[in-house]
Amino acid sequence: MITPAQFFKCLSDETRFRCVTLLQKEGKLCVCELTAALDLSQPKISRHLAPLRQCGLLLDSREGQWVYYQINPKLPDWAFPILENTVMAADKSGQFKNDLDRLHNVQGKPEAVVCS
Amino acid sequence: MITPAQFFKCLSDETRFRCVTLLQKEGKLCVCELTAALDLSQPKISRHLAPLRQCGLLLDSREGQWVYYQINPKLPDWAFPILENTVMAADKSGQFKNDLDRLHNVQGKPEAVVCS
DNA sequence: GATAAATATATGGTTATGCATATATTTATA
DNA sequence: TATAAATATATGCATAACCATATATTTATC
Repeated sequence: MITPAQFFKCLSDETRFRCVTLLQKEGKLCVCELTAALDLSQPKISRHLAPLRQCGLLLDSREGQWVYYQINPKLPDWAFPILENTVMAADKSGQFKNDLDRLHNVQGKPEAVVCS
Repeated sequence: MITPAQFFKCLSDETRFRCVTLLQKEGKLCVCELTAALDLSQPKISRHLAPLRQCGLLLDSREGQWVYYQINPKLPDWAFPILENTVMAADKSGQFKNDLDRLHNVQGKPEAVVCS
């Protein structure tokens, strides 16, 4: 079971913070969507997703050639209100806008030319 | 102004997490009270308080030979609900009990034999 | 074979920690 | 009141562990 300090460590890196808040807001995204939204290299995104998955903060599920990530719905109870406040924090601090814009511009889902 | 990721980094270390949650719960504590409550070395506590002070998460104020720390009341708005949820997280995850016990056992404030 | 994702490896940078020491303040004593 | 001792806190330095990142490569799926 994840401890609060471990949980906060997940959010303590800019890249991981952006991934988690985007996932909290959007529900389910594949790696290539995250890569496009954050405008970062694929290995970098993958690297950061791995520990989030390993500590149980995120779940992954493969659909064909895509691997989707989402917030683990079985997190401890205390985690969810923090995640909700975190999304608000990201909104208020203006950290979301660009990521969401990039995400929605390439929208049409992976089927569109998101990941090339 | 502190960013969300910086803020979470402050809470990502066990020692800092315990300091911050204790301060959020108790209001104002001097270094020797924190040292007694967490049962850790004084330099270790001081070392962790320093970055919390420098990034503006904590305020310090000297009173005689004691230096008191408290949560900075001028944090950005988004920070406070997170701190409140954080205290609840600490409660639910059972991380508080021992620290509070030790704190209150030596209570009587620094004037008592807290720091020898 | 092309695309999506993960991993191996190397590297530079940060972080935590212990121990010793410095500084500030208070208390005790002559 | 000057001096010495004790207490509270902060910091310099050394070391070890960890972390973020880049590039190259591998694995999986279609």
